[in-house]
Amino acid sequence: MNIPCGAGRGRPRDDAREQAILDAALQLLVEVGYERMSMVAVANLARASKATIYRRWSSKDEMVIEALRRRAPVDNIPADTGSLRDDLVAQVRLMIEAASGPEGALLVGVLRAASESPQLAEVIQTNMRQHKAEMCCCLLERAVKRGDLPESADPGPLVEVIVSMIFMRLLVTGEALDDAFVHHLVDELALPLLAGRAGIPAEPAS
Amino acid sequence: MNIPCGAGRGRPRDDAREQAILDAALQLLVEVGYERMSMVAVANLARASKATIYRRWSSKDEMVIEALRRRAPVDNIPADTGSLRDDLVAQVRLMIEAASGPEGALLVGVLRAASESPQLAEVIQTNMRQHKAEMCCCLLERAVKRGDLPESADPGPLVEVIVSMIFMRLLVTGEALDDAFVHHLVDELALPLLAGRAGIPAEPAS
Amino acid sequence: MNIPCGAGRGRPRDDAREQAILDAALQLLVEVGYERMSMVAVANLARASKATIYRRWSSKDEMVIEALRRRAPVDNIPADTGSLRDDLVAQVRLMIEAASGPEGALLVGVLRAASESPQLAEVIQTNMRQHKAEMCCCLLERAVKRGDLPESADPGPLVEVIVSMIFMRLLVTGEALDDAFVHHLVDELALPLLAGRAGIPAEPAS
Amino acid sequence: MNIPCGAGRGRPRDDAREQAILDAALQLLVEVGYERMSMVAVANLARASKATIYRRWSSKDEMVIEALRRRAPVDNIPADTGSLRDDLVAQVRLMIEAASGPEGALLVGVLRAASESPQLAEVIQTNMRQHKAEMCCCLLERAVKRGDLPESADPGPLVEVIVSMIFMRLLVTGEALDDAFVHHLVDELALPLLAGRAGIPAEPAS
DNA sequence: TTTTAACCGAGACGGTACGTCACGTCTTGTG
DNA sequence: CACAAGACGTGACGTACCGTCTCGGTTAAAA
Repeated sequence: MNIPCGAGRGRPRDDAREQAILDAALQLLVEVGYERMSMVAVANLARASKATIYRRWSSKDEMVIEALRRRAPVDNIPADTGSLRDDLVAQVRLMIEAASGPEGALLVGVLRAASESPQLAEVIQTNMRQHKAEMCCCLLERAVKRGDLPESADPGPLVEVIVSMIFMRLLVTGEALDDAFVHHLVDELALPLLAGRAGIPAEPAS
Repeated sequence: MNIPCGAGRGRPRDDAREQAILDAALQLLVEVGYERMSMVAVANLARASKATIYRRWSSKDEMVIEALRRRAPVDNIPADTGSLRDDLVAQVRLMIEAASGPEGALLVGVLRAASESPQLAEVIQTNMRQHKAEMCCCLLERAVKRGDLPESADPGPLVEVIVSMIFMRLLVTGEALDDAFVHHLVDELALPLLAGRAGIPAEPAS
Repeated sequence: MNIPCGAGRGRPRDDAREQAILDAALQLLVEVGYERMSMVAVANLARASKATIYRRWSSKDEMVIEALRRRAPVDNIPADTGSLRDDLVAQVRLMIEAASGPEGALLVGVLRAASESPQLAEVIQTNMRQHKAEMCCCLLERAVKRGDLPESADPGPLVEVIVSMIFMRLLVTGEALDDAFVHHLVDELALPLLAGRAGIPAEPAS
Repeated sequence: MNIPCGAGRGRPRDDAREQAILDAALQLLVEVGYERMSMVAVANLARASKATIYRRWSSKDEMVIEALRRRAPVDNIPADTGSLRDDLVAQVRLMIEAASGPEGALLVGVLRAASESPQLAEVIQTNMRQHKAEMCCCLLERAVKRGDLPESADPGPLVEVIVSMIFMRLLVTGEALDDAFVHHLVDELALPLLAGRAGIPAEPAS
């Protein structure tokens, strides 16, 4: 983690270096993965030196975590399709898209770094909170307005399940995140779950 | 991966060495984790030599994968508690227990090795199939007999969700796998899912 | 060294294997040098197996020594040129030729093996004795007959010096064994030496 | 061979490390010989690391060559005994002594490393030049002053022969470098050679 | 003829050294 | 002080070789 120096004596740290380093780290992380990314490579790409890196973060893992945390949150723009199911499909596709680009390659490569520090977890959970908010504010709200769901509908468990399923495939089994998966997820898990929680039968897609 | 020699000429490979090596690997994997486990350490513990290891597997990763695959499947003995919910709670606890012991430490430590080969995925999926079978043959069947579920009940999505949620916490967020989680999983996800899929309202725990 | 089996029971050793192995060893010795010649390579080239080699010689060094010893002695056919100096030049050229072909490459490559066992020394000395005999029986004898040398002329020191000088260049300094060297050797060392030992002035080449 | 970095940027190489490594190498070379000296052993003895060694020399051989070249030249202090023969005996004894101590063990052990690079040759020749100078400036000069030799006396061939004979025994035949050898060398080779080259009869020791 | 012991090719095995590479620290010179 | 450059100690990796051993199969002398 960032180690701020106490007094303002001497030459101040150059924030531009910091950003250049994290950018380089992120780029290499995506390109070659966590293991094959070396600190020297990061330093060279950032036109920095290892000392400048280790002055800020105490290890490769810390730096990677920070790089992940800094990355700009993806704008998920859910569209109103008129039906809850299609809204869900669209949303799940957005999430998969976000996770399949550099983001995913990155996570797959870096996950190891998280197993020993709770900080990557925090990053993921922040992300989940964002999705939860989107589900809540948009999709479910619309469905409630349409009368498809009772007012008690809770996006929490839904997001949990969707995110977990995506991570499962992405990180562990490596199965494809294709349309079949999206429909499976929405029709056989998400909608039944909402239905079961609402106390009403689900209406699978025709 | 194991490279079986074609002809039977020459001194045959000693299966005992193979097993000793994999045992040693598994033990060290659990004790110190993937990163800190060195090939020399494995060789010494197995009273073997590096050459003997590399004759069988072309890299540390390959060996670890094989070690995981060989590990005896855990006997999950689900008990009949008389109620579907309690059966599920018991089953989830068993799965968590299995994943939290050496098994979990091991998976967390080794997951990195899987990100590039589909072989760990296979291991996980085999495990999932086993749980699916248990769910099918025992828990859901009993519930059907009791009349709590229609005959169409499918354990597939249920297992998927449960396993995904456990892996999510274990590998990504690192959250505790405690009783609260078990109840959350069963009451807010598993039962509603079953209910929704069955077309009947769920019965939350009293 | 060769380890003969005691009793005559059982299948007797195949001498052809022995020869094939030594031939292969010699060939590889010349081609790639002592260090880069591996026992497996020798075995493969001889269509033999390592066991068959180690049944006969206890180490790589022993085998190499034997290979050197077995090699057919080179036929040095000194010609009568009518003058002692030209006879010497011819003889030195023959010796250099013998030492510069495979023979030399071989010695350079294998010399290390000799530093720990006195057996290569023996090989070399046998060779020296042969040259000494040639010098004695032919060159010097002719010179004595012509009256160029007194009867007391002794080929011993002469051969010693010539061989030492050749080895020096071959093994240590690596300098070229060209005509300049031959003339230097004969005119500035061999003839003066003979002259000094005979108590008469040398006659350098015109 | 040493690879000097171009610019003066970055932390400069520590010459002390270089010296410590070469010292360690030399010590082990003498103690256990070339083959049994491992790079890790050198590194440990020098309290250095393999990386530090390989940053300077690209292989074990290169390092050994450099170690030999750096070794301080032995001070050969020839004494004036009043007679050319005794001066020669003393000088030859000094050379043998120098070659029989650590120096010799070292050369025997390392000669292999030289067979492929001309650098050890250079070391040897430098040494020979030194001996030549000593012979010239001291021994022969004294003899000329005494009138034992004509002014034309040339130490070149003399040194060549003496050094070659010593190397021959040391490296190839392994024969003892004892007094008998010294007298043989001086009385039967060196003095006759000088006599023959001077055009006067030699005076063997009484 | 049958036994029997040594032979033979192939190649697995334990050991050990090699040369490479990455990490995280330390040491220069320059702003 | 920060910074770029890069040397340094540590320690793992994967490769290669040596000399031993263990297979199945063959071969000739002994019983």
